[in-house]
Amino acid sequence: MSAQPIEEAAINELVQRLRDRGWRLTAQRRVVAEVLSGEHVHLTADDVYGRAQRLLPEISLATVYNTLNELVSMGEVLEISAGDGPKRYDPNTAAAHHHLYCVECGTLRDINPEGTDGLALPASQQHGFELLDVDIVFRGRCPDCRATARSATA
Amino acid sequence: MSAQPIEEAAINELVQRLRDRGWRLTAQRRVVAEVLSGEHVHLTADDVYGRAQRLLPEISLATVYNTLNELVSMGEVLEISAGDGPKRYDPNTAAAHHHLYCVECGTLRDINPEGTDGLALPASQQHGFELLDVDIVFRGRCPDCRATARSATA
DNA sequence: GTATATGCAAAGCATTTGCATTAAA
DNA sequence: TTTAATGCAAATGCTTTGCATATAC
Repeated sequence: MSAQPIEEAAINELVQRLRDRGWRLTAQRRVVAEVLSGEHVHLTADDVYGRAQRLLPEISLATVYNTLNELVSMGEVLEISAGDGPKRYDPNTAAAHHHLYCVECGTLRDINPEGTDGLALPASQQHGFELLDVDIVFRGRCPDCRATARSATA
Repeated sequence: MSAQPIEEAAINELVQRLRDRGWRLTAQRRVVAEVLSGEHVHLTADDVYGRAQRLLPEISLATVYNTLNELVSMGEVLEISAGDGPKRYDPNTAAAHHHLYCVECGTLRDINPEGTDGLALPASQQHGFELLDVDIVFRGRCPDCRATARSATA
């Protein structure tokens, strides 16, 4: 079994980009970047902490938060706060996409922007705002939670 | 000057509806309902507390939170958590609408669903979810924050 | 009279911050 | 060597909760 060369390349690319912007490459930051890579990833800070600890036991939660905030303000990671519960971090900044959120368990899924890309705020409703982006969150109940509800009722 | 009869009628209607559902009408609950009525209202729990205190000085923040949560679970008030900061409470549940959010100061504005009502998630992307609703939040900077940024830079 | 809501203060959770120590450049 | 990142623990902000008292019904 070989390592995952594609993933690794993506991480190195990201790390290089950040390095070019004057980022100091520490073991902690590399590990956070590693954990947060891939598609359809929507981890909470605590999730990231847990996975990062497996790779680097001495990493601290504060550092995870600091690093996540840096990645967010550098535009490398998206911060999503849908409904209650902790924020989730989404590394998929390249492809515009929206989310499907389970109101029961908080799970998030990416969805393609199909059919939503024509969506724009009419000038008459901009109220003088400088528009930056649109968040579209479809809310519902995921298959797991539907199944649980069904068996609980039975 | 007379009182606002329209507002008052709306509150009484709401209160009656809740009473019918077995709600005990206390001074505190009435005051929260009063404070939260009207259009384009997006108060935080603390805002509600402040205004409620003016009408009923002995009300407590805990009661405000309890009452807000009850109103939300009864479907009389919408809970909006856009971005950082505290949740906001929106009594406008009758007319479907979306929001314009200032990423700088957290201000929210209602916008009509014009042009967004055709928005639906294609079946191919529902991933087995039972869909409940869609939240659309346009993010940007409000006129006030744009002005502040301009004068700070100048 | 009885069940339920209130107020208070304490606890909870997610997140941030201050500061001495450590490590990248 | 210098400057910045780390870890820890304490602090913060928002929200919830437990329990004795007060109140609507």
